[in-house]
Amino acid sequence: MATTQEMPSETLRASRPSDPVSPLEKEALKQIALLGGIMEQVELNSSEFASLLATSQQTASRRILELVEEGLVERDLGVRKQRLKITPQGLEVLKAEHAAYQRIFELSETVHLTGRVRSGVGEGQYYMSQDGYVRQFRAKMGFTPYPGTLNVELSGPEVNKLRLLKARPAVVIERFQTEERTFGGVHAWPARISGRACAAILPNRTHYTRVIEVIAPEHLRSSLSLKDDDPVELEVEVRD
Amino acid sequence: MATTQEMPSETLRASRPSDPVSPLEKEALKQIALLGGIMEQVELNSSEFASLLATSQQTASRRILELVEEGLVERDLGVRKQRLKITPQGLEVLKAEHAAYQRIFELSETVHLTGRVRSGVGEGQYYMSQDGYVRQFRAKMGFTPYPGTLNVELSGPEVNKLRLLKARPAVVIERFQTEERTFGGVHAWPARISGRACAAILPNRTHYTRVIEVIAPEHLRSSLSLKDDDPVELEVEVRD
DNA sequence: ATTACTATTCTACGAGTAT
DNA sequence: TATACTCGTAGAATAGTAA
Repeated sequence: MATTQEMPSETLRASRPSDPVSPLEKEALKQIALLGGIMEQVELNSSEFASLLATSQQTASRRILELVEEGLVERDLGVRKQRLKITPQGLEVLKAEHAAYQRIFELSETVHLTGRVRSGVGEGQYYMSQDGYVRQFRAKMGFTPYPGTLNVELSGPEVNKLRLLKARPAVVIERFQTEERTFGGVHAWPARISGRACAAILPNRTHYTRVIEVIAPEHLRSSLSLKDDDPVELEVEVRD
Repeated sequence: MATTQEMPSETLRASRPSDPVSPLEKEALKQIALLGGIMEQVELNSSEFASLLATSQQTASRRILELVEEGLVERDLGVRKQRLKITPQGLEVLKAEHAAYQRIFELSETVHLTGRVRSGVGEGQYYMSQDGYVRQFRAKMGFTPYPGTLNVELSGPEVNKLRLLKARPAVVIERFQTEERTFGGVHAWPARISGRACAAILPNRTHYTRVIEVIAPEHLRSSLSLKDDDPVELEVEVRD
């Protein structure tokens, strides 16, 4: 499980670190929720539950036991039908699942990237000291960049999300020349890192990188106390 | 089997038999989608995929094969990493799942009930001919009810959803008296049945019924060509 | 390096049934 | 009626590798 799920700490329960909930259990939880199990108790015998889950009565029964065992569902075992209600922990599982689907069909145009802090070879500072970049960032991104970049290496599959980014319109930072050399253009997207406004940038025509650079009005490493290999989440804003 | 039919029309649903997609496969689809597999191809080797799914490389590989087999994912098997993209059918699966979670968290203020048409003993016509009811419905629901009700028997677990309904504010139709007898009050909620405006009604203090009655400005049985035991979907509007 | 076959392990399903 | 136990077994997951 590489992705760090949203963890709203409103119900700080004494529950264990919420060991992985299997897809089968999520499906079961979802069915209970669809019947109103978040708001009210739901009367549901194991045979009915079985047909909702397309499985046998025995398996449905066992599934309920699992859910109860994991604290995701509370049960009143009446004489006739059992009554089920989703617990706050169960609700968190559902919310996380819902959030995942919200991201997939996101209306709020954000790409969530997770990666780790890497140290570059200090070029970030050199580049972001160039007046040609500084003036463009100030004009187009609305802040004066701290002279340095935070390198974020995307881990494994996360790299795919760069394709989503590149497909969206970016703020174009133009190439420019000094007396010594030429500095290439970059694409930039407004972003947030741990809540701080920043910009995610990629040099033009970089195709196979797994590193994205972050610039900000402040020195992120110190203001966020970041060390190499620290995990970070980057929320990049994209629009059409 | 693998005939991928392009499906340009949104409304023309995938008429494919679409054998049940298991929760495990849905989870896999979801992970691909989170990496951008709806918009773009996603580079994902089976080991990376395995860790996303918290399973082994072999199982991840097999899962991809299943998804391809079922036409939910398209694959380019390159030399290095395979590239995956979710097909229109796969997208439908994800949309359905998303819709389920949307319902759970009631961003749509609608309770969806499914059931079957039942014939009452003709009391519906008797009641809905009473001026005391007719005038109240006209005033409070905005239409003159056809003299008769459509009985919808909720099947099995659907009955639980009535509890959701009862917990929401309803239009209150008051009890009234004639010279012969007293007619009890009912609760009503605006609703739609096969797109037609109607109202779902429940007598006050009915607790253990599995039948909900539907009234409308028209004779639903004929205008919707409904026979006994026909399945119907009822979308009841609820507000706070 | 990949993917995915075959063989093996073992989980989890469902039949039968106790409660 | 229910739920849920034991237990034999099908099929899913993994190990070991081939390609």
